[in-house]
Amino acid sequence: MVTMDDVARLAGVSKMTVSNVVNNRGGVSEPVRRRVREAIERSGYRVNVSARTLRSGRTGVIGLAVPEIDRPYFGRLASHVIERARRRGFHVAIEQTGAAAAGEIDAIAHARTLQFDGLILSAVGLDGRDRTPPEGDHPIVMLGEQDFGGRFDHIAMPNEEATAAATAHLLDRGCRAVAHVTGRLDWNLNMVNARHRGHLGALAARGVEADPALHVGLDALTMEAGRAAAHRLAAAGRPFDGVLAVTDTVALGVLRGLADVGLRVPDDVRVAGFDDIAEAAYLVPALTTVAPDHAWMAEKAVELVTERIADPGRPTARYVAPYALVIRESTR
Amino acid sequence: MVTMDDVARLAGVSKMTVSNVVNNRGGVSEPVRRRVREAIERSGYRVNVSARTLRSGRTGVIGLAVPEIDRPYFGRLASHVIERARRRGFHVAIEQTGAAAAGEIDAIAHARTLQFDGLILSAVGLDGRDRTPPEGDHPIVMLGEQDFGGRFDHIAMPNEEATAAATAHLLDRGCRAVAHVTGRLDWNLNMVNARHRGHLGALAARGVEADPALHVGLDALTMEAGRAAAHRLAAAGRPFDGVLAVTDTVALGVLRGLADVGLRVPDDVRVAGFDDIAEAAYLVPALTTVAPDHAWMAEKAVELVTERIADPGRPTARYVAPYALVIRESTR
DNA sequence: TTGTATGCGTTATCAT
DNA sequence: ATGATAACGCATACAA
Repeated sequence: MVTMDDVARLAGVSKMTVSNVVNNRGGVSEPVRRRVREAIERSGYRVNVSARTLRSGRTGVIGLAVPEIDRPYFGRLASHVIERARRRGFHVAIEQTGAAAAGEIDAIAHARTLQFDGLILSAVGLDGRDRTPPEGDHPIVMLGEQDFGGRFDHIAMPNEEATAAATAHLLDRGCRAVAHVTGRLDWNLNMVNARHRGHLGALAARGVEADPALHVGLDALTMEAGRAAAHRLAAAGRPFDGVLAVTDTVALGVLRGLADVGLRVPDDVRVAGFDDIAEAAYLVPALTTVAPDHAWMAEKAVELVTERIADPGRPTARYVAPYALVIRESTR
Repeated sequence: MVTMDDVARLAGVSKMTVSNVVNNRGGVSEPVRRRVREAIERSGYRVNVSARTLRSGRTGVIGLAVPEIDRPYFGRLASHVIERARRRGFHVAIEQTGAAAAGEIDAIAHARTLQFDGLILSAVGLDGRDRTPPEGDHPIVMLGEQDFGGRFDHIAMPNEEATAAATAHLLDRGCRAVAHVTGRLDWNLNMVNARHRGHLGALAARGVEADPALHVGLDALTMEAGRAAAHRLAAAGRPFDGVLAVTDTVALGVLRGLADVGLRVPDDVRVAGFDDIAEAAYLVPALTTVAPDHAWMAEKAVELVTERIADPGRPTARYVAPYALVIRESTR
């Protein structure tokens, strides 16, 4: 392995000068700088990141912990985070938490062990109440769903407001009986509860009574569960003419399930989702959905985490992501 | 920061004994071991990975370079690789290459700079001909598409064979004019070429003449391009009753595009794809597709890279992933 | 079984 | 502007 010492010898300078050149620091004359650059080139020298980290205490790595990287929503988010972090000179290491509090606690521990400079945690298991994150001084930015009562920097989703907008839109389109296909409320998952509140609020605002029979609490927020929910709704016999799905992934399953039982969208039933995954625009019918600004969220998360790395004592900040309701065929 | 020295002082032993306990080495009496464990617990000590790495020369990190993490196919692959690597005690750092040779060369350089113990590279830009990977002794496993003539460990896709099977299936279903919606052949992208060969081969085997007008070379393998291709095919006036799409993502766009122009699937046109992305089974109509065994590929890739890390001199290996043709509604 | 000395490659500090 | 020296925290080799 080629070290700074080798380069220094080759260039006829001290290794400190090599270090200064490598890190683009001042105090090196132009001819010497050029000589060192040449020596680096010739020798094929590369900095040893471990040694640098050991000395400086910084790894230049930000952790990104998501439930599962192969869900479209998180893949998109990760892609943006990687890109934004790169612009600021940080590398991103991805952790999968498996959508469980235990996995999220692991991710936090991991972030310390592997000396990530900071961690962006898309938490769905931990919260500010019964399952709280472990104490620690590591820079953590919470992303998305849960609420932590100001203990962390937090980029929140406009869950309640945006869901209300989606439900209001369904009512505008003439729906009278809107089913809500979502997670089970007893999960105490903030995202599920907040979106449900938004749904109920929109109904109440129009004087529509919520029918408990049209509330479907899924065991998992998957395509398969969405499909089964549609089957169940159809089998129950209670008439419905709209479905609000808690995520696009669930909505995709619902669309499929409605097709299974011969219900046409939007003619018989209108459907809306949440997330605006890339596929939403290409489904048949194309899916109406809430589109949070993913790029904005990623940018803000990286900004917050880098700021906290630079100044750990900063007061925590909280932002709510902007969103748009994208109206497509499924609610025409 | 708590170091081994602190723990040693707390437990009343030397730091070497602490090191032995931390690394589960023998030669430590049970009482001492317990005392050290307690001291670690109380002090909140964590090993400093950089220091360990600096000594041992191993980071315990495998790089995974993919074109874009937010494509369903690569998200799924990454998820598997992360899981398999974890089982072997490795951490995975994800790089995005942007589907370009330059990005792939960067990823290789990055892997050296960041001292990944090995790299799994899902190459689409580099190949064994005009754009070759830079020389270097770093353990690299090539995954997927390109062909490198035995210079690297390689997990290949059954591109030609599986595509031939898909085309044969379309013919079996009664298709007489099967369009191939794929990338441009002048990309010289092995994946595109191999799949096209497979398609032509299957036609030839049945004595069907290939109609050049039914070959659509896209500028990008995206949903939007697939949609546009369907529009173009319909507008061209040349009758067709089958579409073989080079990937499921393109197929998704084709399905959408056919719907746009009022063609029904499978009644008017049958459609098949390649990859078996998670959404394929839930589309309306559900998509017939080639399903390579992703878990197997991930497992094999991690196995190969860890073996090469352990024994850099090993001869290179090449495997072809198993696959299945999953028949769904789009070709019923 | 336990302890001591040394070096991994880099950067901060201080000196020249 | 450049160089010498001392850490950073850990693990190897060897001594006790």
